[in-house]
Amino acid sequence: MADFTLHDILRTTVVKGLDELYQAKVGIEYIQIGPTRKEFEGEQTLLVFPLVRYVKKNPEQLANELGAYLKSNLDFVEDFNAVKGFLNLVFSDNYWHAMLAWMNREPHFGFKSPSGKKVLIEYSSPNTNKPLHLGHIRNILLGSAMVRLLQSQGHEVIRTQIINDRGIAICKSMLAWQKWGDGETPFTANPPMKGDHFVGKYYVLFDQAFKEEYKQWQSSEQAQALYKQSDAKDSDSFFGTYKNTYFNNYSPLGREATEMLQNWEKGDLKVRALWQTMNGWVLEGIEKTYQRLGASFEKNYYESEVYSIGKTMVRQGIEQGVFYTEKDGSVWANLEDVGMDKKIVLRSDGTSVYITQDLGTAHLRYEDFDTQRFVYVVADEQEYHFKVLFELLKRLKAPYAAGLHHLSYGMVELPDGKMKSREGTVVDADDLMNAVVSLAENESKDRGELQLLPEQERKALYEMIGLGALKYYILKVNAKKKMVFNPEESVDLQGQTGPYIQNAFVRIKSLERKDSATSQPGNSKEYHSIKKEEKHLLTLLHDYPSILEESAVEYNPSGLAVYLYQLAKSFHRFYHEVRILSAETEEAKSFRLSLANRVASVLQSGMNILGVQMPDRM
RNA sequence: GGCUCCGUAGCUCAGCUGGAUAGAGCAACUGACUUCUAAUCAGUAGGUCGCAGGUUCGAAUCCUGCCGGAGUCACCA
Repeated sequence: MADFTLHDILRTTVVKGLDELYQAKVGIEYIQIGPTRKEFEGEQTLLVFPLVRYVKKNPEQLANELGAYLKSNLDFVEDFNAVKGFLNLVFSDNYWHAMLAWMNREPHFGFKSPSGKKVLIEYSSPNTNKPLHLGHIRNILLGSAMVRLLQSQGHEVIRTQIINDRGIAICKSMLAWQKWGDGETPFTANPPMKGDHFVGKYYVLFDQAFKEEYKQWQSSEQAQALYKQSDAKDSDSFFGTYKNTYFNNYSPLGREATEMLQNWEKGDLKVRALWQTMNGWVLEGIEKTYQRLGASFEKNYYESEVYSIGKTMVRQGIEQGVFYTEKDGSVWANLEDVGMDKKIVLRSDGTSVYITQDLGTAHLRYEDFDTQRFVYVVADEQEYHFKVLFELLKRLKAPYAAGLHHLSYGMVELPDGKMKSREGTVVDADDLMNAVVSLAENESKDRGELQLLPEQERKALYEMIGLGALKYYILKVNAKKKMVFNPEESVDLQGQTGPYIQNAFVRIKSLERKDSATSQPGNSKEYHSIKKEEKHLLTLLHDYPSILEESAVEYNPSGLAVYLYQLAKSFHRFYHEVRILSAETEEAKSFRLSLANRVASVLQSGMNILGVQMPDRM
């Protein structure tokens, strides 16, 4: 038993047993083994039902005979019991000692050696006209957790983001700043602001001014005439949907913003200079938010640099017959044969659309990093877009076409519905983080021990606890499902939360601090009355490598998050059930400390993958 | 309307490659701190797993239909 591929050993032995006992050739894939339910005695359970059709016996009889075979052929199977078609196996103490020793030997338990594979991941993808919000937080936490999960599987991971730094939105902020900013900067503002919030303020100012302008226009003769010509039910529904048309065709503010965008496209020096400055402010602010969330990137792609690429690919695609040209000059792909619609890839004026840009960026990344595998962390509202994108890349015979994956996550909603910037219900990322950290601080006030720490350490601790709560709250939900974000629950520190898991770790660290002062350790292998709680912990620890693998393969950090909670919960119970430092014997104490140390190590390793830091005390 | 996803306890979520009596947390109620950190633990209560069929020894899990919700189907990004 060099490594603990427990299930493999059991399954091959069952296959051998079926052959020896009954001359039945059964494929190993039919052997099902899982953890034993806690009501029954045993650690692992073999399901006998699927086997009865190969061996003409009733399930219970077969279970008993297989149990006897396993007991005499595997030294670690100490006993068994059969209930209906369930064969419960009891393992010997030697087994548990060997398992603990094995885990102690592994320096990077759960992590795989280098795979030689490269994966590129894109996440976050902010706009430069306003600060990050709750939706970005989910994206960033998922993305950065996936980075570390993929690394745990031995892959080299390249972290990228595409920064949406051009377009009408940033022009709105720029225009508002020009009109009403009076030369103010994030640093001269009173009080000074983070750059992203500063620019966001002007975006909001623009929107307010535009709304006001639109409202006044609605009572004009021109507006009323347009309304009467339409077949809208009432003026509210008409003007509700007419806003964009108004912006493009009638609004003075809209015209100014559009002109600014055109000047930007032409490369007007003054516009470009302002754009550089304001983008710089935003990106500096966003960078601070990233640091707090534990995200970083080694390569940024700027939309302003890539928005027009992809055209070459389209031209080649036309030659390959992937795309066709319409009479007006626009270029399309017809995907109707695979159940999708026709998709435009070049406008009639020859300019790129969103998907053309993505075609180009994919190719650019391939050239930059020579990687075959791309992961896009983008909300599920863009599922169709990525289906189309991947289909197009496949048709263009991109060498990386088979390695594309859209990590599609559900939108974040608030208990009373969606976040709408128009209604001011957007939850700002920085505000949210500040709120959870100050709540952690309040909750910590009563804890006398912490008040003795230097102020700086206390602050760091509140940060770990508050952000730990927030990050875990978001990551414990299955990525692909939409989630309801309840601000009150997100700052809970009890129950299935980040701090609960941190607390298990803290307890272990405290034990270790207290122990280091005392006697030399007993021989843990001489401990011979291993308890149910201890076996449960060992079984959970044993699962860690496969949990990491599964979470990585399924692009689902919540699998890991839920597992870590179970491990912490199991430890808390163990902690209450048995004495550790004052154990019955030195052997028991040594065993338990060693076990606790493994638990701490896995908790820390797993939580770090989720981007949560673990404090030594709390 | 087409396609995709979702529907599990009052709320938020696990479980879904079919397996034993469907699990947690929050909220409610009861109990455990002179004890290794009570940000903890033990317990009570709470369920037609949206509905109806089907496949199977066995279905929350697979298939079909229906009901309810979300997303998407732009010369927006």
